[in-house]
Amino acid sequence: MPKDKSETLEKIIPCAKKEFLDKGFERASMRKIAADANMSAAGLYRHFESKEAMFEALVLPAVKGIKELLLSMRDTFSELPGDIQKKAVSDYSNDKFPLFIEYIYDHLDVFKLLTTCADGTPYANFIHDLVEVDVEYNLKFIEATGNDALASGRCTPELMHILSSAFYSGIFEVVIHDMTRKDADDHIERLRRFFAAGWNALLRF
Amino acid sequence: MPKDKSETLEKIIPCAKKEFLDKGFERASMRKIAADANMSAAGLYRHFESKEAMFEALVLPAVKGIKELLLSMRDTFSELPGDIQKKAVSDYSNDKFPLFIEYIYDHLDVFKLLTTCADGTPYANFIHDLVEVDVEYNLKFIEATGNDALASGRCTPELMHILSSAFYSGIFEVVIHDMTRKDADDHIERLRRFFAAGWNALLRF
Amino acid sequence: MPKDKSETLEKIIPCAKKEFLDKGFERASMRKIAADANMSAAGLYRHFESKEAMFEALVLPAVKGIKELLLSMRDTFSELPGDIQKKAVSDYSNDKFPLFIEYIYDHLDVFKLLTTCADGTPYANFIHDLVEVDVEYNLKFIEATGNDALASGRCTPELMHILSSAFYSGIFEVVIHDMTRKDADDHIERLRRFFAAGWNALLRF
Amino acid sequence: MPKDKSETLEKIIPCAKKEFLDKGFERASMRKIAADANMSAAGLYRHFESKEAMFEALVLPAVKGIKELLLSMRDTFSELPGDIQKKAVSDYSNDKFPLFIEYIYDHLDVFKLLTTCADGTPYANFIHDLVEVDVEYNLKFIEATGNDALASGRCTPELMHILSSAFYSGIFEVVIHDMTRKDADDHIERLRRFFAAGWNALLRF
DNA sequence: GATGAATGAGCCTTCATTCAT
DNA sequence: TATGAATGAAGGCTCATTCAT
Repeated sequence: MPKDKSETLEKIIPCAKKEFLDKGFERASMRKIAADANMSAAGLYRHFESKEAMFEALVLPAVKGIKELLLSMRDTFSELPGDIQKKAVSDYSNDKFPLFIEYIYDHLDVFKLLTTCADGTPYANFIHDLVEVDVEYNLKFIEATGNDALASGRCTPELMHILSSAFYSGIFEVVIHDMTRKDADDHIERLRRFFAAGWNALLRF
Repeated sequence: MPKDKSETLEKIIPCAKKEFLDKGFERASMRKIAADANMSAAGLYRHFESKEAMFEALVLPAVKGIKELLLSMRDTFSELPGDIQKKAVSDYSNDKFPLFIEYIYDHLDVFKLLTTCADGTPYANFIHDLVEVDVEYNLKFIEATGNDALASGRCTPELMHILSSAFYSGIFEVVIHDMTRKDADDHIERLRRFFAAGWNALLRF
Repeated sequence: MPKDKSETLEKIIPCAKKEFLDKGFERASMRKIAADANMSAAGLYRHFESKEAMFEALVLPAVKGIKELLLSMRDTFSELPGDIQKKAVSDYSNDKFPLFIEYIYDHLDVFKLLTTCADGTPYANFIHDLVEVDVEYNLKFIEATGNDALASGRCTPELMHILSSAFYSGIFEVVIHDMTRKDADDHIERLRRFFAAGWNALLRF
Repeated sequence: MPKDKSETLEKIIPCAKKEFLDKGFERASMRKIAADANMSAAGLYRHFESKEAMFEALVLPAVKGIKELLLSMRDTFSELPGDIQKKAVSDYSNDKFPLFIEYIYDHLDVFKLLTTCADGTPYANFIHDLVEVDVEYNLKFIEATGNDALASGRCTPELMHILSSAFYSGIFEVVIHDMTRKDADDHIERLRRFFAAGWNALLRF
């Protein structure tokens, strides 16, 4: 009966994912997950403190991962001289952005969990967390480039929040709609170009 | 014991809204709603056939209303000559759009329900429904103006879906974040301009 | 709104019968009966004190009627001289018995109610009540004819109860199985002959 | 808290029987059964999938058992040569019949459940199921012995149904009235003799 | 490490009934 | 006479979780 803990864990995880994906967090059943994993519901609690903790375990690494990626992406960008940043934005170029997408596709099911099945968990607002990071860096960028959009009132932090929110919602549409990686790349590239045009107009480059 | 039905209804509705807003549809409790409204849970069922029906009653008029508004907005726009449509888009002008926002603000709590508390109901995908209408009309517009974006492959229906989805997510940010009406107008106006720039670039006006 | 009481009552009764027949007493719904009768559930209570009372109203006249019929049937028979009674039994003849069947068929739905839908009411044991009357008279008959079946121990009141119970169960089979009146007459006649043979053997005529 | 399953089960079963016996299936309350068994209502569901399943568990073995007994009883009888069958019937002798009664008395409470408390379950018609088996075999018997009762129209399958129904109703009277085993044997023996007389008359042996 | 049994809280809903109108 | 509103009680059942083994 006693088995290798991590082995059992590996049996649980896909079953948990499947159940959360199928029914969403609230309607997901611990019993069902256990049954799918050929074990008792009680056994689940050796591995996870609670249903919430189980969801979190599934999701947290990717949440952290994508945030770090976003942070590093924006950090390296931040450290460039202002005029190079400016140019890069105008050209909607960011070497690291494909990594971002790649990361999402490497954990596609997890991001689906985050985007469509997290209701009732603290991760229901996952996208907004990303947005906040994003906005923060966009503010830094505007400051670094000495752009007058904020000063002139053409732009505000709230607007930036809205724009970021719109952007990431667009990004995660590819997840929600199960696009192939190739299609996703394509669409996201175009989405970025689209937004670059918007930013160029707003920042008056 | 027996009271005026509509009076009771008016007591129930805010309590129901509050509970759904607090906990989301799934976790909301009929008992709690009843208790808040100083009545028995059974009494609720004189006014609504079920929990689902109650949510629907709260939400359906606004769903219909906003869809109709969107439809009429886009219909009247559709009927303009192609070149005027083109110009209007470039100028990000649409007389009726403020009505759209106004409608949202006239039913702010309902749209919050729809945006953040509808999980587990048929209204969970409310935004996507709007998006679908929007995309349909955007396709018509492209056809009507003879634009080559689709033909050239610069744009696809999927991309349009993503863009629309991004746009409406931006719009409903104002709902989620409880912006004042004035701020909302302002931000949405700018959001529209931002998107207009994107579209102009994509459609190469 | 105020109408003729008896008129309303006549509208209620068939609806009540139908509902009890469909679902049995327990599962029958006052609301449904009211709805079928185009009135409110509360209105029902002007006519009947309770669900039980309603069932009773439907059923009591026929219960009384059939009991009286049975009593009178057996009474007149009782009053005949012993040897004539004896002969009549041997010949399985009883002028009044067809009246019994006729009465049942004149209130067929009610007897169906009594036989198959009375669970949960005091009428669940309707047949046994008849049986008790029957046994009582059979005892009288044995005494009147000076038969030695009881004295000899060949027969006992309990056995007579069992036999009567068997007989009436057979009788009410025709009700349960919706036989036509003609078939019923036929079958019951034969059932009586069958039982007469049994009695003849038991009483050693 | 956790106990031996079968131990608990043995505590539940009499409580369930009692409750069903007291109130009938419909009015019986799972909560009450649980309370009587000193456990939570939820705990019941570890042992039975539903109220229906609980009733069935109580009743099914005996239903199967008695049917098998009836079948085997009639089968062995069926295989005898026609003339021996005929004689056996005339003498109302069947070695196995006492086993039938014994079986009933070994599961007396269960047969009470079946006879008087099964309304609302698929077992409400338990007696009629037995009757159908019985009739089937009686038809075989008539055919095997070349009797002319059916051919002459003196008897019909419907009549046989009624007679069987009457017979078994008589049999189960002993259950309903809690007769002692000894009394039951006695009465049923006499009931059989009574019916044998009837059959002899009907079949004109 | 894993289990099966058990729990307590809660779920939505339905019911017969009452009562002010 | 009849109603619509409201109720209290109860219904069966499911859930995440605990705990003795």
